[in-house]
Amino acid sequence: MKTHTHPLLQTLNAQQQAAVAAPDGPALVLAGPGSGKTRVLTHRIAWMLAEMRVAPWHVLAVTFTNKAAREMRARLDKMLGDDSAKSLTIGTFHAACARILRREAVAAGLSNNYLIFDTDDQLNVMKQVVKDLALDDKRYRPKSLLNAVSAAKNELIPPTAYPVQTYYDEVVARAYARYQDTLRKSDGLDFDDLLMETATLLRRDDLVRDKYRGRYRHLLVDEFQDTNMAQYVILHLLAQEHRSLYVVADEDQSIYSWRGADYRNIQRLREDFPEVQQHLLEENYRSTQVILDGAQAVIAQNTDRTPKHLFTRGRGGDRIMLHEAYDEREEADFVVREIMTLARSGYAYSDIAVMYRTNAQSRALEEACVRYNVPYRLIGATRFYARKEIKDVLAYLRLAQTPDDDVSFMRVVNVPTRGLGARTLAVVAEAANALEGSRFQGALHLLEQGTLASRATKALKTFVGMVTRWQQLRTEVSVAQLLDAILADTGYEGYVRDGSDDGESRWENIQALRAVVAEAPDVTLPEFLTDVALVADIDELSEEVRAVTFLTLHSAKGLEYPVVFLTGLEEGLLPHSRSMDSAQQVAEERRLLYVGMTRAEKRLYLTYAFRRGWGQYSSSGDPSAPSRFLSDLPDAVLDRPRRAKKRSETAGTRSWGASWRDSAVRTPATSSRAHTPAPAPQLHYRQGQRVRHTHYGEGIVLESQMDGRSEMVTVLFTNGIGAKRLLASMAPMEPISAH
DNA sequence: TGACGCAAGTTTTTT
DNA sequence: ACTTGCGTCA
Repeated sequence: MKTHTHPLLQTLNAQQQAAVAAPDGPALVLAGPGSGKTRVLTHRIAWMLAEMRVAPWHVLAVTFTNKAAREMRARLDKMLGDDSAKSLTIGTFHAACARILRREAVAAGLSNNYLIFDTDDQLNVMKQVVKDLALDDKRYRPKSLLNAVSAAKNELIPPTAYPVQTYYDEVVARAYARYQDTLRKSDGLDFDDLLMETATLLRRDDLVRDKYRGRYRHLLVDEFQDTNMAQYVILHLLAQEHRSLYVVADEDQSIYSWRGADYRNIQRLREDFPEVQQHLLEENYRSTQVILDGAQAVIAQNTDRTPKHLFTRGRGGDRIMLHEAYDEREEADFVVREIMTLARSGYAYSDIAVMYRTNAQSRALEEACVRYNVPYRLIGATRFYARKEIKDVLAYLRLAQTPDDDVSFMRVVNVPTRGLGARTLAVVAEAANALEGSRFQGALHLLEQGTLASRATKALKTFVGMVTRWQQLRTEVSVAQLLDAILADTGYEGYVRDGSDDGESRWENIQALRAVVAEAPDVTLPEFLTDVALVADIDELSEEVRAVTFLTLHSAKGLEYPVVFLTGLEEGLLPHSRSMDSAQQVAEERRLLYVGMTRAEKRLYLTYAFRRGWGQYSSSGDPSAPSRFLSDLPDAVLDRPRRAKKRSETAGTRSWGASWRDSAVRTPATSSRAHTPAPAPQLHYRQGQRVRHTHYGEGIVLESQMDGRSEMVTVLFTNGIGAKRLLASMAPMEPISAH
């Protein structure tokens, strides 16, 4: 039997084989967590090339992140052995659409050098719109207007068709129209536009549609449950003829409905492609039986899902550790101490991940890591391309390409300060409005007229002159050289490097950007700007770090770790208080927990705190109840070290919620003292004290304790250096505050 | 133009 | 509680 198995299928289980070797035509692969869906996807592509005689350039595979795309391409590269992987189109929806629009700019009614506006730019545009329309920015907050606009775009609703039921809708419709206008005047598209414009183009233009149907005859989609309406329409339009649409989905991992993802697309697919072949992947290769049982127990409570029978060969396993902490500090303490124990027993720090619902929760964990000297890395904190200095430099580059980009113009027209204050800029804006043109055009006009005050004229001339020069330069030199010219012209280096360490690190960031540019000497400016906009992070792939990973439940999707800690399992946090209004939202919160639990391979910890310092943004005292989801976990999979195992009442939130009050042993005071021993009198430094170090600058003492006969002090330096453990008697450091 | 003080907003995130 | 953004004042 086995001897007849095709080499490509040999390492796969029966369900995977069936999915990989499925006949041509629409296919829906419903894959549980850890069931090898990425493997199936890559093997399917290899299968199509080898067995179905599909040419690689007819294949389009879409993923949701660049990282996923990169990984898929790398795997295929290895698997195929030749360079046919190079001819495959693998990328995010947005990247694929950006390429199509660039190529079909004329048909789409766009410029082929359009800029992509990120969230930050969008907000700037919308703020301007609110001002232009003289709206009250309290009642109509730019952010919520943008949400409405984004939702409309996801549903392919143009401004003219925006449904108006209430007065608020009416305002949204006006803001939407104006926003779109403003955006296009700057030759910009936002992320949603990339999808919407592509969908409408394919829908409207038969020629273009046929062209891409012919080009991308075989479509594959990862994380299909996260597609939105616009994405579905694109797929539908492209796949209608050849009907080779292969999608992988897991309804139970749908956690992005708040940004337009619609898992009902699975149902739509079944309706639009009634001949669709369905495959299940139910064998889990990741987790132990216990972890899988726990996760299943949680997700089973959701209705409106296809029940799956997930199983694993890994029998048994350690029970899921449940820990009730007194507060967030003690929770973090528990987690980090446990991590140290695990590290001593042979786990690498990189085997361990700590997950939470909100980013704010990372703080206590970081502090604990610093206290115990445990290395960690934080995922998704500040993104490289969102940094001020990077956005500034990118704004110059954008102006070199598109001087009419008002957002970039306003961003850097007076950076570094060159005497162009609010007054002058108001005149420029006025001139632009009169011309019905951009700020840049307005500025040009003013300079021609010579009506400005001489000081303002001089400053404006300098700026306009620079931009004009760059505009010329960009056609002659590489992006790297252009960047150098910009930095020299603006004196940006002197502006950022103000002598502070913060300034140094900002300059380093610019150097990093410079390095990225220099690495690809053939990339043109429009290409570079597109890449930058579509890539979240410069060092997305700094993996293999010897550190514990901290990340939100959302960013954990698709990852796996031998050990996982899920923290803050409390009512109000998970489910989040902002998601408790509707059953649908609570169901999504439950899926979030499910995603988190199923990231774990060997050991899973669930923790919650009796009270959380910043409670409901208000007073620091309200006790929090354990998450309702915890009561769905059967006792058989749980290990509760701090609590008696017997529970007479039926399992439920209530009975656990009272535990701290029941025992009444630990008052807040005793508890916190237990973790911060009163400093012994001979210590030179105290927790919370501000200090100045001759090399590292200013910082704050996180901990100071006697280690043998010497005082070890842990200081968190404020200027990006991070935490250091220092020997008090040796360090060139002084207290600068008394307490 | 820069520093300071007050108010308001705090889920999740890719592209 | 805490950050962040905006407006005012010097």
